[in-house]
Amino acid sequence: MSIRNPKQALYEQFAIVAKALGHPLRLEMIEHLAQGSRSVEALAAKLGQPVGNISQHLQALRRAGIVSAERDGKFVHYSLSDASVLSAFAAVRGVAQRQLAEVDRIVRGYFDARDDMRPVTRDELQALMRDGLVTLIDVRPADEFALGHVPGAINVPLGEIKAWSGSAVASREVVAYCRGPWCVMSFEAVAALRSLGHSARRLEDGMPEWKAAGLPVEMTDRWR
Amino acid sequence: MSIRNPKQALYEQFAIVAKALGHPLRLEMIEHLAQGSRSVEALAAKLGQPVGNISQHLQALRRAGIVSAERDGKFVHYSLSDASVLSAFAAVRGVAQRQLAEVDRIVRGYFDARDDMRPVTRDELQALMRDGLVTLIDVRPADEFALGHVPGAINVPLGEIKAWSGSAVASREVVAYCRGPWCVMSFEAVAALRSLGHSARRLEDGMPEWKAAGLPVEMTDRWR
DNA sequence: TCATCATTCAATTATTCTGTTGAGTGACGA
DNA sequence: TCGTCACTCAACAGAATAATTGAATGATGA
Repeated sequence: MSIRNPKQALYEQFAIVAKALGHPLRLEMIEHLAQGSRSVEALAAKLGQPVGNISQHLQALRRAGIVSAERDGKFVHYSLSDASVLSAFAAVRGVAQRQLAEVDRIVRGYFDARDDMRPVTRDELQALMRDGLVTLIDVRPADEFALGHVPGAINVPLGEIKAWSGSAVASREVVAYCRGPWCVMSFEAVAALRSLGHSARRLEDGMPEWKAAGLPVEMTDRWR
Repeated sequence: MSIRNPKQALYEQFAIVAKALGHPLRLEMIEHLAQGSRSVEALAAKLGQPVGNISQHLQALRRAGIVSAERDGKFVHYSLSDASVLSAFAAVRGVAQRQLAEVDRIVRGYFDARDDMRPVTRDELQALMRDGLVTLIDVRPADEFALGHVPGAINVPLGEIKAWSGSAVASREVVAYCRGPWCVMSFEAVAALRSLGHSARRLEDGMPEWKAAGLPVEMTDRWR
């Protein structure tokens, strides 16, 4: 092994963190863990991956200090170590969004840009909710909703959008949110609602950002 | 190639950016480019690396949208694409700093923590400079100083610290800064000055952060 | 104590990344 | 026009990373 000066040693440490963020699956894992703690098995099920593979990637994230493990009987629950992980993820997303044309292309290809896709900001949402002007729906699966959601939000998982929209007042605007600013579920929810004749917009980002902003969170369960 | 849904495609784009940050040499390149534009050759010389290797890494950074190239005659000058790159780097450093014990160990091993290593903030420095209470030295090489420095700073490259300290007033506190919050040169400068009987502290971060904060910058040259 | 379950570890193969070398390109000046 | 210079590209060997498999480990409960 070559002799390393402290400068190189520091860069190596920083690179460990960045390298751990440098895999699509690990980023997806981080986005899920940002919703709340998960066991290895639960995370594997969410991502449709073999448990062994997820365990491997969790070790990589743990070595980089990105996630922490906590044993609870037979289960090991993983969670993000620190809110700084979310800002690092957000910063990486920011670079990609500004500099990689491909990101723009994907979003536009997925959600027709000619529609008004201007998202609702958190401040706007709070005002609209206070005045009772909108219906807020959380389109994540029920288990994630249970781990924490925006007060006043109704849980309408993506598959239930159509059924729910029948019972909703069509004239009232709907705001949808999910896991984060690029989570596709809220894009899909807005597209579905619009095709069903509703007025709908996305919240600019998701639950983890809401929580990180220090806003109130309603919770049902701790695990799972 | 497997069919990718938009979610996976987005994660892949984000991973491209993070992966590009995931190599010590590329991080060092980013820190140098944050001081100002550089030709491939100049950057290679700074890092003591073969030109071919640096060119390769620059391509990787360019594919990730982190740096941009601008041809100028025979030379190609590279620079950071966007200020968001610096925040991504800072966010990654933040995670490493909070979560990796090794980072703390390196800093402590390098610079005895029993000394007062509390850094000077930018605001503090501005007040101290306004009142004429401290001498501010920029310990980067002369070429980097020329590309932009804090108004009122004196350029004292690391090798010239000892000679300079003889001519400086020993009773006056010295504040040193260099390339960024973890740039070792200012640590070394402070250590050297203290061993020579001066009172010295580091600025909490370096030139790129000063500039990013919108504070005034003095400049001599554009290139090189 | 044993069987079971959740997770980790070790070993394997396929893939990707690194650094190096040398050839190729584009711009400049003699 | 030719040689030189700065840089890029292609190709290669060696190293690291990824996903898979099956065997260990550690906790639980019968």
